[in-house]
Amino acid sequence: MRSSAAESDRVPSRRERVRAATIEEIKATAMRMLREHGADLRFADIAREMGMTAPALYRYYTDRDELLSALMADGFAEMSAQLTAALDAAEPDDLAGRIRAAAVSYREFAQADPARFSLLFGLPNPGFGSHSQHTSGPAAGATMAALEQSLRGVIDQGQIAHPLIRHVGPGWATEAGTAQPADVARIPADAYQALLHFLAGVHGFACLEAFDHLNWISVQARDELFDAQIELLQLAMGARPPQPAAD
Amino acid sequence: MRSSAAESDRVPSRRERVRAATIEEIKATAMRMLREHGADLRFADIAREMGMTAPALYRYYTDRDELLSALMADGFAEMSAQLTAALDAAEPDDLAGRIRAAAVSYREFAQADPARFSLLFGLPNPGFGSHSQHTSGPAAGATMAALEQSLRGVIDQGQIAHPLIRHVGPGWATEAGTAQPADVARIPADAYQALLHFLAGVHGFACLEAFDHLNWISVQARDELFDAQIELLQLAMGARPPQPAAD
DNA sequence: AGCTTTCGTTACGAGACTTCACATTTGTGT
DNA sequence: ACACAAATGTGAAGTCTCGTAACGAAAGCT
Repeated sequence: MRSSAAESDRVPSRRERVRAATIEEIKATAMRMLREHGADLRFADIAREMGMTAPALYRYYTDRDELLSALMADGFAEMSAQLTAALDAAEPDDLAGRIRAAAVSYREFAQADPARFSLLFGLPNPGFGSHSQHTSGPAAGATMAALEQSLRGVIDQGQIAHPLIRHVGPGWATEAGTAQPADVARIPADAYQALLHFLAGVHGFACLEAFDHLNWISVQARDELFDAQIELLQLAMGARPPQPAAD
Repeated sequence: MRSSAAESDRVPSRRERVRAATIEEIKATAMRMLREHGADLRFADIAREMGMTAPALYRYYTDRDELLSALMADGFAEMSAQLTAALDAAEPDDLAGRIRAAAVSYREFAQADPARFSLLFGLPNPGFGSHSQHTSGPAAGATMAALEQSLRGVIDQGQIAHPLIRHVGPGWATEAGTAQPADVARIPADAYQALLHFLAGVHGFACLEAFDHLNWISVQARDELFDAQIELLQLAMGARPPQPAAD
């Protein structure tokens, strides 16, 4: 039975399992260090925290950058999963509700772990080539893909076809048709545009809040402000009828 | 004549001038290093680049964090100055135009120097207490103050009194009255809210773009998208009449 | 000139990264 | 059960950086 593993490595083969567990522990410890001690992740600290010596870590990651890459990949995966889960829990036909769910989930992800959020969406480190790999691929890609796939239902229904602002120039039409990240299946230009307005609005709020630039606003007021921000984005994406100017 | 300097240190006293020049050179070099080599600013590199030895820098900054603090302070000052200048060049009564000017200036600042932008608005470094000092004060403060002061004219005219979304809860009203950063003079709650929606929208776009998360969109399309983003924010702030749903 | 302050250098110790050789554990085949 | 091989961890070593300290040189002041 067990010998069937020799054929193709389907069965994780005990040794691989413990190795995988170690890798998980390394990543978890590294993330904790990242949260506590900031961006200057010390390889020696991770080892010490795990009751090991520093050189042992090189059996698992040849480079510090490689570890960071792994953390980024995990982060993007988890964020995208979280977004997808939040959207799956919402009504498929309720565009406004789905927008809210996505926005809330995005914000929560950033709030829950600013260090990881920064790792994913912060400044790409020059000389750290892996970032651009991730930004072009998993980063905005995974996020956009999660958003797009989760909103696909309403997109296909044409609910999102009329964003509030449609005065985009000629470059956008061709752009929307051609240069979308690979993960994002082709969607109508208007919906594509609306998605990006949404992303900008949510991302901006999430960044400001997670990086402590709104700390002078009370939690309650911040929540209310975010609610208003969501309504604004719902409006921008055409999920609500433009309300009459309440005067 | 010159002895009058002894009274109060009005005259910069040659020695102070050359010291100030050195400090400027240090900061300029540090920023260059920050741009080229990423966030891990090496003290030795700065010195070497300036034809000095590392310990000499400790005559000017007792700590690496102190140097970073100085860079942050400068960055905020320059950003706020840039915003103010852009807004001074716009028509005082043209709210939409002023919003556009502010947005464009904000975006340009981020684009022109992502490293500095990240320094100002990135993740606050734990164990680097100066950040919170700056974020509570100069950071969002300076930016908000520049925005607010520059928009004050139109605010006072009541042009900004009716943002698109006004469904904020009870916490906001009290918040807006009390907890504004010290730099921001008291403004109507609605205008305050509109300002923050604006900030979130522009900041989000600027972050995404500056940190390379929109690199899969062509420059032209990005410009057009940003134009649309501006229009959206103008709408959100009540600078345009809600256009009829163009169907 | 002579003194004081400032500036910069060399010398130094602590700590981190990374490589290397060596020991130890672990799983496997006989 | 024994032995072999691979994987894993350790200690030592070299290079790097930070930050301190002691020392020398230059500039300005009286």
